[in-house]
Amino acid sequence: MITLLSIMIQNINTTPRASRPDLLAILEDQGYRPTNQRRDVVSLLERKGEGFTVEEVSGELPEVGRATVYRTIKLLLKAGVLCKLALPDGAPKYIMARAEHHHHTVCVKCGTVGEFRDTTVERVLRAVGAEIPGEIVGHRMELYLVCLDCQDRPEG
Amino acid sequence: MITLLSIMIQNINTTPRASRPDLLAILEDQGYRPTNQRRDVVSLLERKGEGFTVEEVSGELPEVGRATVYRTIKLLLKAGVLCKLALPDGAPKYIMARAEHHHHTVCVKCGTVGEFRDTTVERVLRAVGAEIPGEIVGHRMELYLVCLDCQDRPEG
DNA sequence: ATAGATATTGATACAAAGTATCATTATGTG
DNA sequence: CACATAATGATACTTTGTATCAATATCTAT
Repeated sequence: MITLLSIMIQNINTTPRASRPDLLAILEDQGYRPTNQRRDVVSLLERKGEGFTVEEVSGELPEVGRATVYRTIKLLLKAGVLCKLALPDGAPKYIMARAEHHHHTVCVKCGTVGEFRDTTVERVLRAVGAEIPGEIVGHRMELYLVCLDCQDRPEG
Repeated sequence: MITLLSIMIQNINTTPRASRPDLLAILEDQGYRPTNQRRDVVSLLERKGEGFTVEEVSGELPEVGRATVYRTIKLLLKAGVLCKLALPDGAPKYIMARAEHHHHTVCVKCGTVGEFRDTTVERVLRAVGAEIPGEIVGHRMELYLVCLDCQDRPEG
């Protein structure tokens, strides 16, 4: 009954990507000026392996104004080098994007973000999109789970 | 944390029910008292065909306190008779749940919410979940599109 | 029906995640 | 260097809720 071919999952719950992009260069390519504040923000993000919130980043960069941190992260989102995802209650979380199209897992206990890629998911999304009136312009998908660490450490 | 988990699980396993649900009775079955305020809120929601925001509902019910509207909608979410979904920017929107497990489409121009159901999506999600370390407890998925009406009425 | 227990309400304050304003400062260009 | 423009930061404001808590409504047992 279940005839799933080519399930392919990569880098589950692993974060370090081989080649980090030069985020500041990406911003410059889009015509934005390389300011010290942007340097500070992207430098911090480039070292972040895990998901993060803007307030967290802002707290770690007291020398950069809160609004500027939000602004810089918004630019990176638009540039597609950051992903914004949502916890079950809708609380936002950010993580560096990978090159390939992928989706995220979020542990509902500890908030750790992982990623997975499944070509079948993409094919199904395209197939469903073809059945639906209107032009699909995007989608959102997150899997919520209890990670192995949190299973080992029951009851919080 | 625990509350989040509860909301989410209810959203996943939407309870099948009659086409015209008596929301107040559902709340009573769960041990909640049938107050006039709850009557007002569910009565309004039962007449809502489209997606809505809580502030919108609250605005239409000036005789019910804002906090109570939020509280009632939260109860309905937990009961699984409402779905909470997110626009591309994360802005929340609510809509009455259908009996079957389904997902939503949102027009990025006019905000109109639609729904679709595709068993392949469910199978893929289960299959992917089986490959991922940790116990899947829920997911979120929304398709963003430009609806036919908004395509006909290009650029505003 | 009444008393007492418990649930619910509403006003208010507060919180989290941003955005708008705008005077000041930094950056790029000729 | 001068000037135009972009960016910043402080602040206020917005949205989407949640926490508090005294007052009120509802339920239960007599």
